[in-house]
This record gives sequence, structure tokens and C-alpha cells, in this order.
Amino acid sequence: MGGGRPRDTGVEERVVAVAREMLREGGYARFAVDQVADRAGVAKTTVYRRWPSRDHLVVAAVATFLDDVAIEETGDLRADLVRIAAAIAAGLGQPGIRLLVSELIAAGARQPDLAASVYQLWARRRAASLDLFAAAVGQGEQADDVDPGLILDQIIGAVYYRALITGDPVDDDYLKRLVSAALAGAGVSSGGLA
Amino acid sequence: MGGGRPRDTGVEERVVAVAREMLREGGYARFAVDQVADRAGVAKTTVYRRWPSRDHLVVAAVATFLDDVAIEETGDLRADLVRIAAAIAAGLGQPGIRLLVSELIAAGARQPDLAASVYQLWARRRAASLDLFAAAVGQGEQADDVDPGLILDQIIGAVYYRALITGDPVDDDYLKRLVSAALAGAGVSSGGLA
DNA sequence: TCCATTTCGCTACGCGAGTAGCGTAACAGA
DNA sequence: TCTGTTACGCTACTCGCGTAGCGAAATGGA
Repeated sequence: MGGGRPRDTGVEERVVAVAREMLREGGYARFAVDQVADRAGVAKTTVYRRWPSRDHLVVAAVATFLDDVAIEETGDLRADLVRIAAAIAAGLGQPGIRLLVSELIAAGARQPDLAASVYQLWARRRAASLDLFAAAVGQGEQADDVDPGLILDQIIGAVYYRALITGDPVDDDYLKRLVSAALAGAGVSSGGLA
Repeated sequence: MGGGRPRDTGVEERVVAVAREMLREGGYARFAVDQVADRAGVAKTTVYRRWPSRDHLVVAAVATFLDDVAIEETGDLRADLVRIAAAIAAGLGQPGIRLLVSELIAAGARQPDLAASVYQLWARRRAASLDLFAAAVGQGEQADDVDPGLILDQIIGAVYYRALITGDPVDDDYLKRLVSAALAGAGVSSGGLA
């Protein structure tokens, strides 16, 4: 049996590239599959043959530009944690990003087969943050019986919670208190106060 | 100048009641404004004259049945916190509720004028949780120099974070460790270990 | 009674998501 | 070259959100 017409391998790349641009230009709200298809020089049906829904395409596009943001490590665990939390808070402070993040979360809830892909998006950044703890342990900056995951959950979770759910402000003072409390709760000695 | 035709005051009540039913039956996904209007015996345009979007109506409907769930206070701060966190985790474990919560969050991000209303939904439950701390202080169970809001953020935030964003499991063991860490971070004496 | 005003119901429309079906193009193998 | 198979483009469709415009109903005031 013959192999049939081969898939145009350029389609994935072109469509995702256009999708990324459209996300940058108009955000999630103005992201229209028809327009993506047009600008990519592809039929809408062809798009839907690879990504079963608009959200699938959005997730695929976001996955390609989430790696751009790097985390700076200074070696000072507490300071690094504050910086990471501040970066997240700053991002969620922008309406466009807040909308995109919210929609990505909702996308995972709307379509179960997308959940894993969405979790994967945050997992990368979380893994990078966890590295900070390993480095801190290596430098004897802290004991190794603490649970880095738990500490991160408390810090990052609180930031997302306030920014997305309660709407409370997330300023620098709050972040310092938050990180201090989370570290103290895990028994990490207070390297340096506020 | 004459007063014009008076508004049918029964419309608000009837429409919200039907909306609540439809949410219970089919969740957020199957919630259609047309059907709500039909079942309420009202024209779709009339619905849109009061609630400018589907999300506005959903928020109005959710606001009427969120008060049903009460929080049980036993007087044991730690146990109560674990129970509250477990209740939230259990709720978010249900696909329908997880979707609804996600969509409500996204609704606030989509339409700025809805954000305040959505925050208000969670604010009531948060206020009830904060009361636990006041009671605990009254009973001398803890010092009064702790920041209840910060502790709640760490606990509730972590639960939402794991359930909605990272997708990590939220089991009982995790919750106990979480509450213990949050309380310890605030300097609350460990009333009882795991 | 006549008029201005406001609400209501209805029809029709535009838009974007997602689907179905058809003809055609691009292959592999006989 | 002929056949089977798969991908592509295109048209047309359904569905739900949200809007525009019209005539009728329900009021208060002249």
C-alpha cells in the first residue's frame, strides 16, 4: 500500500510561528484561527487537522516562547526566591499576560487532553526554581531535610492566588514577608532579615 | 416627562434562578444564554439588557449559591485549616468545579468590570477563614503578632496552585505538612504533630 | 384622550469556533 | 501508466455569543 501524499512538514512550523506573532500582537482575545490560517497560507481545515482546537494551537505557540525568559541565580537563595516571585507578580500584573495565563488554566480544565501540556508549561520554570535549592544545599546554605517543593508551592502559590483569585496587591514588602515566612516554616535559618 | 414602561422586577429573579439550575445541570460548558432566556420565559435581548455578557450572568448566578457551603469550626486552628484546605482541594478535584472556577478567574481577566465581582465571590469565604484566627487568638491558642492573611495565602494559594496550575496531587499528607509549615513560618507553636 | 418615554419581544444579522464533504494534488507500489 | 492512499484547499454548514432595529405594550403627564 502506497504511503499517500506526504504531510507538508513546513505547516507546523509556519502556523506556530504565525500563531506566536498573533499572540504577541493581539493577545489571547484577538487570536482567531481563521486569521492564523490565512497568514500562514494554509486552509483553516488543515490547521484543525493538526490542532483539534484553538486552545491546542495556543498552547503549542506559547510553549515555543516560554523558554525565552531565564532565571538569574545570584547564589543567595532568599534573594533569588524574592526575585522569581516578583517576576511572576509583575507578569500577572499585565492584563494581557494575566488573561493568557487564566485562559491557559481554563484550557486545561476545558479539555482534559490539554491539561498535561499546560502543566508542562509551568513545570519547566518550576524545575529551574527547584535547582536553586539544590545549589543552596551544595553551598551549605541550608539543611537538606527541607522540602523545596513545599516552599515553592507556598511562595508561588500565594502569588498566583493573590494576583488571579483574590485580586490583592503583590508588592515588594509582601513578597519579602512571604519568602521569609515560607523559609522559616521549613526551618531554614534566616540568612538575612528584610 | 412620563416614567415610561416600568421594568419587570421579576425578570432578574427568574433568570438568575434558571441560570443557577442550568449551571448545576450542565456546568459552565453547556451554559447557553439562549436556553436560559427560553426557560425563563424571556427574550434573549432582555437578558443582555441586564447582564452585558454570558460571564456576567454566570457570576451573578454563582454568587447566589456560594453561600450555601458553611465552614465548620472546631476551635482547633490547625485542624480547621486542614479541613478548609481539604474542602477546597476536594472541590477542585471535580472537573466541573475546576472548570467553573477556572472560567470565573478567566472571566475576571477577560472583562475588567467583572474582576471586582469575581474577587468578591472568594472574599466571603476568605473572611470566614480569617475569623478562625481571631477566635484562636481569643482563646490564647496563638500570639496575635502573626499575619493571618499571609498564612492563609500560603495554604490556600498552594492548594489552588497545585490543583489548577501544576496539576500535582493534593492529598491529606501534603495538606498536613502544608499547614504545619505555614503555621511554623508564622511562629505559631506546633499544637500537635502530624 | 393624546403624547413622550421606556421596556419588552421578535427578527435578523455579524462573527468566530468547529465540522462535513468534495474535488484535487502528491506520493508508493504494481 | 494505473491504482490506492493520504494530505490539502475549498465551500458550506451548525452553533453560540452579542448587536441592531423595529413594532407593541405599559406607564406618567398634558
